[in-house]
Amino acid sequence: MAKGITKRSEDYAKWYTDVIFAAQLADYAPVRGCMVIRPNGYAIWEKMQQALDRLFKETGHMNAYFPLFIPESFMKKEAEHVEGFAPECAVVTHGGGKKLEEPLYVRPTSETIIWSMYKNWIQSYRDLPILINQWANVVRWEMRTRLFLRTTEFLWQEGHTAHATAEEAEAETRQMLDVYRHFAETYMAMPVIAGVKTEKEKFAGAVRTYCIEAMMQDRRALQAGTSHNLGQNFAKAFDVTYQTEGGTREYVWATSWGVSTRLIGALIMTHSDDQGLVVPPKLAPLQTVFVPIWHGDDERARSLERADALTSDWKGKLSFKIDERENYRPGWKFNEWEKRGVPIRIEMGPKDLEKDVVVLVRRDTGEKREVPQSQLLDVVLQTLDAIQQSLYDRALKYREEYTFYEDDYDSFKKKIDDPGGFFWIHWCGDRACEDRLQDETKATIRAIPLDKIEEEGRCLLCGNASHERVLAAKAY
RNA sequence: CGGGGCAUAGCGCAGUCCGGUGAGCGCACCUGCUUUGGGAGCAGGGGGUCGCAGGUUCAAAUCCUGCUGCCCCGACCA
Repeated sequence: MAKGITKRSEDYAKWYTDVIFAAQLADYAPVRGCMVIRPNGYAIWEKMQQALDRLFKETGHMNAYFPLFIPESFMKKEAEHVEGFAPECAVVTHGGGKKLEEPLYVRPTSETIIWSMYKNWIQSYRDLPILINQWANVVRWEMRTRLFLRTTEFLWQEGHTAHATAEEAEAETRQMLDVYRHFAETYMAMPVIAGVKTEKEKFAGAVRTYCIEAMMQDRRALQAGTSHNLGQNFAKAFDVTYQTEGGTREYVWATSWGVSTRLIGALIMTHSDDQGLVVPPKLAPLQTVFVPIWHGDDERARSLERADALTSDWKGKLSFKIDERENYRPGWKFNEWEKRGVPIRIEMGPKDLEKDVVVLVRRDTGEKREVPQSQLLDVVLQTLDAIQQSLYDRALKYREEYTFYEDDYDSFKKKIDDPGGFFWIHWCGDRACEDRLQDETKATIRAIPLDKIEEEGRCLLCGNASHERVLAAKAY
């Protein structure tokens, strides 16, 4: 079974790419570090986009589009920002056969070009807030790439908002983090820890970075989304001020937030198994596949006719497909749809036709059950909900099983390698201890949780006083 | 950028050490027949500038020189 997919227990990294190829989500492109997102993979991204886009609009945002190219001088206006991003940027030096007067950076993120425009759009407190989102591609010249998790070019959305007050900007930052948390948990069935990044880990140019962190099946952490409170840093860099109700001039407060096609990698590594992809029903491009089984032409006609009749009122209620291909046998089809992660498979052969039943198979558990044809739609809809819930529960249980409270550094060093996982540790807040942790264990402080774990303790590294626990893990 | 590996049909590989037999094997693909409840069987068929550029030789996938690309492991990162 599952020919061509390496077992997770043998080689997790190999398993990950095997699943991607088996489900035809993506392919390597002829350009180093770049990937082609194939229709099966892009369909998942589209489902994610639909859900997120709706959530953004419900919270008052509108979509817009800004240029791919950013003048070098813009990149250099915010000191931390340029330091963080310039080394990993692609730069265009020639156009139309001529050397450009000023090099153009291919956007690694759009704060600078967007704030150069906000400067023109904002004069008065009446112009605020500006709540814009952009769906775009960005380029970061990473040294090492992995399909979906880190590619030279990737797709994402980036929200960029402008506010009159610090409080409003902070509220927006937190609101969007919450949107991400909701999306991860409800749609991706992926439990996450929401928290604040340390100074070392925060976004280049931000005052504060919030994030959601998820545990993958190899017990490493994956940052699944970020929301930044940018303070007045970009407003100052681009001289964006507004006139208050009282007539004074103030710098504008900013936020930015984003999730990327990395979420597809997160989805794979949260739910999929040694048989291939597993997609939660809410993000599955195809939720149910119907595989009629027949011997001979008469039976084939009868089978297909019944399948059509049974699904006649399904349109608009769920996405489904009747696999009527003649050139593949049922076993081949079962395997094919399993690899592709379709949540429910319905088998209906001559024996079932006689009894007016079908066999319904769950992708997540492999469980098979006979279902009377008269109840099929109800059972399918219920089962889709049950799968969605059960995937979340399973992922949460797994995370909890590998989440530890750890106060002994030697013990930590052992456990971070085997079995690995999430570690709630005490940390004094000092950068030196954070650096040492990473140097000595490869683990990093992923987040200071929003659901605070307040208790007195001693820093795992230096032994100084600590008042709350932080999340440490090895990360992607 | 450091370390390792690979480049021969769409994919995965053998052949290279030791130059010479008609460039082969599995999967995939095409045609036909039989099949169809967990990756079907038989028969026939198509598909290759052996990564690129030089060199040695009567003769190069194979030997020599140079180049290029990709993958994996580390440091950087969504």
